[in-house]
Amino acid sequence: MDELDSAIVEHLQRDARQTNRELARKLGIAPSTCLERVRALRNRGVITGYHAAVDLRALNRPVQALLSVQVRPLSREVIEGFKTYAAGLPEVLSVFVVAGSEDFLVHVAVPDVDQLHSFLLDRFSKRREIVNFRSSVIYQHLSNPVTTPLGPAE
Amino acid sequence: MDELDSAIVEHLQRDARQTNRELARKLGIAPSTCLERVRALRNRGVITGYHAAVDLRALNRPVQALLSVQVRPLSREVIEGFKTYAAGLPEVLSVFVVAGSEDFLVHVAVPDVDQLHSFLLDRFSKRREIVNFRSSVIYQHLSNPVTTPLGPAE
DNA sequence: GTTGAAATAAGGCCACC
DNA sequence: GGTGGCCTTATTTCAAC
Repeated sequence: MDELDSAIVEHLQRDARQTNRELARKLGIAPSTCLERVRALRNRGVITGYHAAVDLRALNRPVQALLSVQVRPLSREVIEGFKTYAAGLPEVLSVFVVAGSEDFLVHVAVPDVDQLHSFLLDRFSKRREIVNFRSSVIYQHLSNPVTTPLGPAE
Repeated sequence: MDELDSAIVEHLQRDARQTNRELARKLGIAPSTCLERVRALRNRGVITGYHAAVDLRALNRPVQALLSVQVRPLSREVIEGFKTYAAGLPEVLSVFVVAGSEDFLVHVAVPDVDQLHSFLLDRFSKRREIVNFRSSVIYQHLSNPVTTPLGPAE
């Protein structure tokens, strides 16, 4: 994981579909070298995949929310069960299992606030393990396009 | 945005680097047709980009946390200012601007808990607009690989 | 909007440095 | 580990349906 690897990872996070030749040109190395590096990064598991990003509004899902969920009892079975259940719902973008006063944070995207309400009533309220939940509408969500390595003493 | 478009978007979310020919073959259409559809989805803004996903452990950032932040006064300037500040920090993966008791949720990834502590002290404690914050370590983070369109009455 | 074929460009392998 | 050349394969354009 040297400087060249970091640069490759950064460029591919910005645009995963640029050609190998273009990437090699930007980095000032031969295309075959570049290809070898990229392949090694993939095999070592540094790059885990290539994904298209989509506009949630175009998919009729402009309303986002974060749902804090508390479950009981705090057993492995209950945690795993709810986690798997939530991650499998089509409205759910991602599930955070967290320490602290809440046990889960569930990021959802739905067509409108009515369907957010319906989602909570139909998918959450009926679950017996949920002892408490709270929903926060998301006004805005900014994602950092690139994730770079951090040193021990940044 | 018909069935074919949805199928293309789903496949490209799973693997953005599959060749156009392969994608066309899976969908049972001609490569040129497929290319035209993909280009249209990109131009219409349905597909916003193609990004490589990276393993945070490989980047020496295995410790993740969600930081709830409350700022005051709740003016446009303060909100915008903190949002831009947080999004620009290298430790930050994404920033949620939320309704409810907290104003922001900041998703960070750092090398270890010591650096999480340092981050809070150096980057947050000194900001005058922050009146309260709370940090929750993330035990696990599951992301739904595909985001599909949702109908008005799912 | 979709297709097939032809031209252009890229990916991938191998011998060499 | 990096490079340059050759062959294979894919992307892209375009005329026709």
